[in-house]
Amino acid sequence: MPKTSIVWFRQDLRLADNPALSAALAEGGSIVPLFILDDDGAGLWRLGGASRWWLHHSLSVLNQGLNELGAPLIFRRGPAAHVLDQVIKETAATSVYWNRCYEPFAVSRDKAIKSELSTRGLDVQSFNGALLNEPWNIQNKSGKPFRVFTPFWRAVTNSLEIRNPLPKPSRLKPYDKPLLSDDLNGWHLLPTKPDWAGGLRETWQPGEERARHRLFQFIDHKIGHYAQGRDIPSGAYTSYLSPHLHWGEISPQQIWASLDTADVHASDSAKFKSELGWREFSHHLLFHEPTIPEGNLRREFDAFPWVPDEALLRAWQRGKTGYPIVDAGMRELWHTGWMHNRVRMITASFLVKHLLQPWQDGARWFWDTLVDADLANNSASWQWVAGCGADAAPYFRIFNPVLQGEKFDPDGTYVRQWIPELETVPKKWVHKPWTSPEAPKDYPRPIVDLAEGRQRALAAYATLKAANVK
DNA sequence: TTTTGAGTTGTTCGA
DNA sequence: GTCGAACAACTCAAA
Repeated sequence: MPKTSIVWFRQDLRLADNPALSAALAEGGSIVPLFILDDDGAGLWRLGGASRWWLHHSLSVLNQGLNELGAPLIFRRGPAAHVLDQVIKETAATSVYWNRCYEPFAVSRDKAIKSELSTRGLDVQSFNGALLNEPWNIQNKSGKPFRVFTPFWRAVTNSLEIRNPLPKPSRLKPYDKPLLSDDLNGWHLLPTKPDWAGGLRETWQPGEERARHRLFQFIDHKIGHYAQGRDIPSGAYTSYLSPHLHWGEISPQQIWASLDTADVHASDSAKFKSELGWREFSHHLLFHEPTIPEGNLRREFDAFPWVPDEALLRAWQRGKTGYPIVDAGMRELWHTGWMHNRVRMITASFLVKHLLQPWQDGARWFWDTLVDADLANNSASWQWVAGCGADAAPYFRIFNPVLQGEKFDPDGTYVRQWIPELETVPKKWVHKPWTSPEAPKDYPRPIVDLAEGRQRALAAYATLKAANVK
């Protein structure tokens, strides 16, 4: 009886350095590559609009690559346990392999599936395909998960053994009978009415090959300026790898290995590696504190006096706050599905501190609009900005959007790129256009006074302090 | 065991 | 214009 292995693809949409795929290949039998759209299982955190767009294209590229290797991707939809069960029956598969995910719902779902299928005698194995370090592998000297980045990253890098990236298979033995597969287009992952994805198409090409291309572009032309250049909002020195990393079109091991063999300054390479470290840290936090997508990691923030306001939230979402660096970022996000890291911090700080909106509202908006929406990174970062997270920004760190704009976008290039209303405003006023003698009429006036907003935020944080003294 | 110092990304104020 | 201090509380690890 010939062996058949199912390789369940999830957030590892690549052929090279794919441990589950390589393990199945080593079995020597037929391979059934499977993707399951299990959209209801994620609950609140079902795929956002931009993520769905990315997923469609990434799957299409992956399927093309698998076809070239001889084994097309099988598309199915429904609860993962049920679908797997069906495919096992149809193919008489004896093994199921996948690379691990770390979202709480995925962890519990996968655990249940693994235990159920193992009981039935199948060979079920999961692999590390997404992280440099598994979250359960590291703890501080009191035996607890780290809560501070620097000691965490020091401990990880000291103990790290990074696997050499695995090769892309040259051929896969397909299952010998045809299998039912959904039509990817029938999943309607792409927006139609209206088709808002034009800006995404201009900006991104999902898929493994493009991810590697981005990596080498970054290493050849950008990383030499990374330490300072990473703060420039136009993105000239950023890697643009985040969505590729989220969907596993490239692995951190592949990035690490490329950095180590490239001719780059150790300081630049270390700086970029530490950004991978923050990604690791976020996953570490989410794994050990699975409630962080919804609840404050520091529980004393449960008493924080947010003032939810639909109109303010909406102005922020649409890039109409009257503060150019904030609005440019929010419009860049809306148009391209991505926002520069520094601008993410500025816009998030503005929403949470100047506007006193709950960080969860911001996190949900980012979740829906980012092509790199990632539950670990998104949750941990919003909590970091709000001050309720691990190793959080101090309460008094309130970004002033005018100063931040003048510091990191001194010529106004970035804000003019996204806010046509500011095209003719001279550099002197471009980050505070309301002070200009010829303030543009079609650009909104500030929705909050910066000094007042700052004082209100400080007062709100002071109530927490007072409440916790008791 | 206890103490001490350091810790991604800032702003304002007063000298 | 520049500079240092002040703006908490907590985690972690080294001393």
